[in-house]
Amino acid sequence: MFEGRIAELLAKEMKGKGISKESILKLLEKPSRSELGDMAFPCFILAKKSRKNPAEIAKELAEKLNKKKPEDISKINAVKGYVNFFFNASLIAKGIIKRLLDEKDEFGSGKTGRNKKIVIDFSGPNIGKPMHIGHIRSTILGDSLLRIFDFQGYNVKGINYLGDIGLHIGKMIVAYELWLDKEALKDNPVDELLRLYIKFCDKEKIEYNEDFEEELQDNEWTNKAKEKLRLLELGDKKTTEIWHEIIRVSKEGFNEIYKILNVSFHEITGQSLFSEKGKQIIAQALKEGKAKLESDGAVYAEFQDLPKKYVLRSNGTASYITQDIGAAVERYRKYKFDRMIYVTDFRQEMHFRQLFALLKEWGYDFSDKLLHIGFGTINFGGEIMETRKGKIILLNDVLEKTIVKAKEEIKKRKTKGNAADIGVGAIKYAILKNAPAKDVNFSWEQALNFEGDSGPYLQYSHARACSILRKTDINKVNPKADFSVLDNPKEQALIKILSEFPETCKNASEQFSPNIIANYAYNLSKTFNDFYEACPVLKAGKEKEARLLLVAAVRQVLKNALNLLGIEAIEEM
RNA sequence: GUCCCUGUGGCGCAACUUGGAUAGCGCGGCAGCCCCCUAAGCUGUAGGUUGCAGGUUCAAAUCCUGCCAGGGACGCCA
Repeated sequence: MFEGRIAELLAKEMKGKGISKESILKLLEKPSRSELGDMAFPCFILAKKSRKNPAEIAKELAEKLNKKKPEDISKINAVKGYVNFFFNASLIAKGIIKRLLDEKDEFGSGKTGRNKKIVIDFSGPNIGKPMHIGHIRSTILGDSLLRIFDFQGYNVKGINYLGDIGLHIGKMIVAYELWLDKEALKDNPVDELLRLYIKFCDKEKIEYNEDFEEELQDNEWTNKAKEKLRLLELGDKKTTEIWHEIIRVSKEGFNEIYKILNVSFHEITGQSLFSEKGKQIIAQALKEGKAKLESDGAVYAEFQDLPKKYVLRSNGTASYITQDIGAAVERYRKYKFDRMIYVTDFRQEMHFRQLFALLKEWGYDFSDKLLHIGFGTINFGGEIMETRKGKIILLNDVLEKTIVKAKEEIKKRKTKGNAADIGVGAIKYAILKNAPAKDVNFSWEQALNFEGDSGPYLQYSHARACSILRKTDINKVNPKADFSVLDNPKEQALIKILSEFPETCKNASEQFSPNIIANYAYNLSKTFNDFYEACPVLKAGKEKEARLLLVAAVRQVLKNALNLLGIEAIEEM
């Protein structure tokens, strides 16, 4: 809002010098340090045009502008070729506080998504296998994106697309029939399924892999699994029953984790549901000559600049992409979305590029609305050995360990607070603060450190704001308090960062980057901690009312930001 | 080989979309602060030729080209 007015001021002043308001707007920037001002106009480009020293130009401009500055700009000065503008912080504070009191939980929200629908496909664990640390990124990232788009006014639909079919299911069924311990399944279903799975892998003499299956040729055990899978596709009654049982037990395990993580979906479906639809679409494409037939009966698609992709096996069974084709078409029919985002590991990028290209070539124009957000790997360094199952880090173990640590911290500090909220907050923040494309280096030391740049630090800041507000009756404070008494740099910094929240939310949605919100929340917390360290609130004199309102504003904005990250805003800890 | 991603103090990150002033922050190290709204906090200090080399520009961590390093994809696996 200020940019436009400042650009206008400058444009008026420099009339006839061949520089438009629009180009000024583009040049305006935020100074690198807040002491320099709130907005800056670099004069270097003018220096070139008029062949004058930029410092001189800036000085002249500042002098002239100072004479006609409006009341919401408190100071204009020139430094090293920049014209720096200082906003009237008390007016900004007044505006922000008013908006905050009006909008509350809605403060920071936007309207860019009005009348638009967005579908987000995330989490997607494999039936029969436990969720491991790698799944958490899709789950947490997808959930946060959902919240961020919701905040921008989009109609959002979260879909959990379960891996309920494939070779791993065949393996699971074989193991289930041979070695199931019914008691163990009752007591600890997730562990029992994992035990069965690992036992099967031992027989096959391959290593357990949480994401995909090695298809061994002529391996006795692999063949047994393939046979089960075939029986399942034929609709064999007993096999189907076991399959359903495995799905039921697995889902229960997932639901426990989703409950702890506070993540929910609008739709939960299995891949198996879309095999038939996918096959129909492929048959149609074949008929139209858009898909090609291999001599052995396999079907594939070819592209200009991508490797060819098999979409149907020679034995006629569906593969991963067959189901993805079916699912995409079905979802578009069902939701008529403006955008659909797949949140998966970046290693699937080629798969999605092929999927999107293929749909487009086959005449499904909605493929332009599809987007793959690929995120980096979570690395464990040398810490893999610490878990009880060897090479896998189970999500359950991570959550458990972090929550235990949170309990210890609470005990040590003799404070209150929900250990689960703190532990989960720590994990979520540790993952979300990284830009999606980056790998995350997981270390227990860092995950369990609740100090500094961490989830609990944000929660603590929120709790401190709540604590101050608890000791007074904020409703009795006049919202039109005199903000001009807030002249401390720490106060001004706080006002400024509060005012940046709406823009930050919009940015995060445009860039599909929850880490932008995470960074903002951290900076806000840091600024707030600096502030209350330097400025007493309850014991303040004439500043008390204005400071209390600032604290209330921090509480609200931090709460809203944490909500976008899916992190609980704790009131006392 | 082709394509994709990443490279910023010992470690973990930010700033790159939209080029701008002295490259911010956390952990760890060292030195401090609980008479005082919660010490999960705060202050000070040491630590950097932003992987390398060119180019564009008044100005490059940011844009372009090439190279180097790490990771990944290129299955009738998912």
